[in-house]
Amino acid sequence: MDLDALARCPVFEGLSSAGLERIRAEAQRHLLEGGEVLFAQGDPAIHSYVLETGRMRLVQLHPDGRTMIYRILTPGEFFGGIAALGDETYPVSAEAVEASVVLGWSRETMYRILRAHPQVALNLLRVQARRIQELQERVNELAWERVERRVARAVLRLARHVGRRIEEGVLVDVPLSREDLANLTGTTLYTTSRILSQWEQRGFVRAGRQRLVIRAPHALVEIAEDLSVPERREQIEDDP
Amino acid sequence: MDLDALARCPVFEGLSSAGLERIRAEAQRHLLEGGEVLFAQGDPAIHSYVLETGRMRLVQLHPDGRTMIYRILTPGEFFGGIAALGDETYPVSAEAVEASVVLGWSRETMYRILRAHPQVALNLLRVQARRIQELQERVNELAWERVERRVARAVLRLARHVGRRIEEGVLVDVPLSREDLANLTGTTLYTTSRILSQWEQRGFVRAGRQRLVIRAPHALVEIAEDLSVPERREQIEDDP
DNA sequence: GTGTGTCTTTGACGGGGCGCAAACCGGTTG
DNA sequence: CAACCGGTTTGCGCCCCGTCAAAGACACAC
Repeated sequence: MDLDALARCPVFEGLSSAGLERIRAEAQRHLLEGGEVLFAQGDPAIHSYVLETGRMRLVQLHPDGRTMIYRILTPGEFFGGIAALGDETYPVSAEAVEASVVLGWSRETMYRILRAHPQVALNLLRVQARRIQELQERVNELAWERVERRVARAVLRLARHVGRRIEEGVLVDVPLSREDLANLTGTTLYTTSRILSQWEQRGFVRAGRQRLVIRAPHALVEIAEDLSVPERREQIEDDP
Repeated sequence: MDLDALARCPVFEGLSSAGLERIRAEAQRHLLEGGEVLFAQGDPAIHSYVLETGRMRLVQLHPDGRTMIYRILTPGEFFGGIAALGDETYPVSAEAVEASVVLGWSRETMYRILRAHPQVALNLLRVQARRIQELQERVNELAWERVERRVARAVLRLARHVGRRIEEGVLVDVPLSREDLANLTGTTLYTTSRILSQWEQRGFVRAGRQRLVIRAPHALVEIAEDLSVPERREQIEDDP
């Protein structure tokens, strides 16, 4: 946790510590308070960032007022660069959910780094590839899966990403309202509230105000994946 | 159309023709018949490809038998490389919808090319960035938009991508069943059939068997974007 | 303590769109 | 010509889940 965020960032993996230091020296450090917006959707995409400390989120606003949460960022994560190296405006907004510190590089600096360290370009390609796969998975979910399963998946992802073990189970260590959960899964706060109530009744989670503890991860996994498979029998009869 | 597919591919933009030729020389050429599968989801991702002639599609299968069509490929498009450079298996399958020719490079060759031509790596980053944005747009649509609008969007994208002007309007120049359209938009063939029938009645399109002609693009745009905006009035009253 | 605002819960209602079934093409094969 | 097969259309019923309304719970300020 106290490790250097830059060194942990997969984008800068494989660099000598000297190279890393040079890159760090070129960065601008920004301090953000909780709720502050680092860049807004539609802004000219000039900077790439790495989150050093804190928690941020990337959100996209839909014309009709809906919001989609794309990623929740933890220290060491690279963001903004996808737009900064490609198109000319950010497709998402980046906001701090708590006091945070980011390192930023201008587009020109970033290009210079990429040319000086081909390894960084390859790393970035790999990181982007991973992100594309995640997005494809999400598209698939949204297209074909029921809400409860999508919510279960989102919660499990959160647990993996920002989960923290406590006596009671795994705490999702980021403030997370019902609406946030809805905006992660493409549903409404009413539906997520209902789902969480139900899960709580069954003892799978403990849900408080902006707070979520997973007590029975296996139960959620069972909802998230299709582990019932009751109608295999017929096929056995059909086969021979 | 008869231009060299490799030269048109954004990934290899900015290379000298000598460099291009060297890259072409390292490629393996594959001939595919319609319906043939070049690689299947889950296969170890070894090769990157550029489509030279024909039409292909990238599809992803969902455990419960549903299918999602991710992209329809036209000559000059790069594919497979995102997985080949990142993770170790393809997340999608690539199948030819008609007789096609592809150029392929092994992972090692591709890495060699990337190192020899840093420009290619930058190009690839840009291409991936674009793809990420497209996927984000799609996630947003699936999360918040009604089926008819999603279908309208998909059709307009197809028109832009593989549209061909004919006397009657714009022909979507790829065999496209109702089910395909459903698998592009996350709905069912029944619903897409109903929507197309309705559009046909209103004179927006002419839909045949695996065939679609757009006669009134503006009408579809009106469905795809929200151009009604009837309740602005209130806000004017509220403002002062 | 009381008040206030935000987040959450729950009920009631309605509709969009999915699922199934069955009929209907239109092109291909024999 | 008839038979067939894959794609398409259409009706019908149902149910998930979005929407609205209202009350409840919790945190914080004063």
